[in-house]
Amino acid sequence: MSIDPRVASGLRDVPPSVMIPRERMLATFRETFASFGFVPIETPHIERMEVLTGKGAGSDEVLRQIFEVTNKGGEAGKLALRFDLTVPFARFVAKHVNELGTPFKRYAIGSVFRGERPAKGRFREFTQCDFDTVGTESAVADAETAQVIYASLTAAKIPAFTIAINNRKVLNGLLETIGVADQTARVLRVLDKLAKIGRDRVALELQYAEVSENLLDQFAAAQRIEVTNPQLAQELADSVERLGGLNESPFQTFMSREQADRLLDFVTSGRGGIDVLVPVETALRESESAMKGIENLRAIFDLLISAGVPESALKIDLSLARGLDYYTGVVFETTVNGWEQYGSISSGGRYDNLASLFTDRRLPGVGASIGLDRLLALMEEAGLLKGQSTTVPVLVANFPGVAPTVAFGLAARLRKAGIGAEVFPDPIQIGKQMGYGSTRGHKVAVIVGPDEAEKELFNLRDLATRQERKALPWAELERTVAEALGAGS
RNA sequence: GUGGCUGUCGCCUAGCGGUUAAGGCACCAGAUUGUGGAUCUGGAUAUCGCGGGUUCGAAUCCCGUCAGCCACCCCA
Repeated sequence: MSIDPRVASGLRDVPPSVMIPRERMLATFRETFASFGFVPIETPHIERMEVLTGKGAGSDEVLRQIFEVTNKGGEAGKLALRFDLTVPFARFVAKHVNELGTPFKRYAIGSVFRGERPAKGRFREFTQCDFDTVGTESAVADAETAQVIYASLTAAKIPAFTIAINNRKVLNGLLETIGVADQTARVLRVLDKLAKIGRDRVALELQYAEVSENLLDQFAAAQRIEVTNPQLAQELADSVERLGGLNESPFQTFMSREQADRLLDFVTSGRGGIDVLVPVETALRESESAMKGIENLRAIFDLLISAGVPESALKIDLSLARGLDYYTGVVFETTVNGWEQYGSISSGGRYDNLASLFTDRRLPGVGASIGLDRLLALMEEAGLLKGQSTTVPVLVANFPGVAPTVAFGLAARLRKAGIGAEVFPDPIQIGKQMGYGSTRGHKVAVIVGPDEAEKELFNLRDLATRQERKALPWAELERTVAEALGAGS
């Protein structure tokens, strides 16, 4: 009885057709990060539990998603797999900041693990590509973060994408002005869903407490709240029918309809180019926090434009809030145009104090993370990954009746000249060998039959066009092949 | 973690209570013993995700379980 070869939920194997573009993309990111002066570091996949959960005070969500690891005979609950690269980085910085000095810019690429329910583009093990700058509050570092996102995705040949930018301080100022500053965290969480669930729904959730979906539906129907979205209206009606009636409302009011509307008006009008900040600035003139935020956003835009980042790739989005609590300044979120439902492929922001759990030293920072696996899943679905399953452009045929030393020697010469080459291992029918190369994506085949071998000649076959140049001299092998590859690409 | 939908050869799909589970793509062999992706002919591949139940009889109905997807939650 053989063992079932399947993998556990949310985990997957990566075949060469994905792994090859993935490695290429990874190399591109590394190169880009390094070109901005970010240096690589690595931390363990396994951390002590208290590091990840923040002295047992970790959020319920983190505790729910964390993978505990325990060795046989070891004590349970002491170790866990990292669920992001930021917390280990904070620990790293706290431990090494004195040797490293500030500002310190590092990048880290590696697997992280979350016990989430998998869905499209969501996995339980995925690779994050993080880069952060700690020890400075400069808008230069803020802008550079967005610039690196832009440069990385562009270098990786991602089609049109948009980096949405906001500043938490603007939102905080807005909330103060409206008079709901005491509920910042909750409001931001609800606001973050605007793009996904629409204005009607967000208005409801802003007004009323965190109740179950069904109760919220019931309530909306009972209040005959005007619903402009027909799909939402249908959903609400269905829920009430499903529940067979309405119960007494257990809702707690958080803000008035007027407050919610005002908030949403602001946020929805605050989307677009840098110009959307003008009316916002007027309206929030009283708020010192908002003014700081706006100033920061303007500085970032100026810097990005001066660096040649096109305005079309950037947008201000005051509804962008992010779920995580630790961002305190600018926040970024990047989506591929037309693939917004896939969620963010890169996000990040500024935090006042990264390592406060681990050291008394105050370390402000800014950084972002690119979600490699989600990006690749998206590109695969969009048909943007070339069906290539080889890492070399040249296949050297192993001709029946010719000593294998010939093919072996020629391939070695090609490699020495910097041209990747592979020898077919078995002297089988030459047609089969061509098929192997063709389906795997080799560009050309070098073929030496008995006649050619005798005269030290070779044939060069283009596997895509099936054109073959015959009787070329071995002496010019490297040059001929290099030319053929250069012309083909 | 909650609710819902789905699960049939390697891939996509038909069958939706009744004799050998059908087709396409891919794969293998031959037509074609110095040249592949076309065409033709033939072939192999499925205990219908897994386990249990109902029934004379289950891919088909029910329960459980695993996995995927969707909506929450959260997020890359």
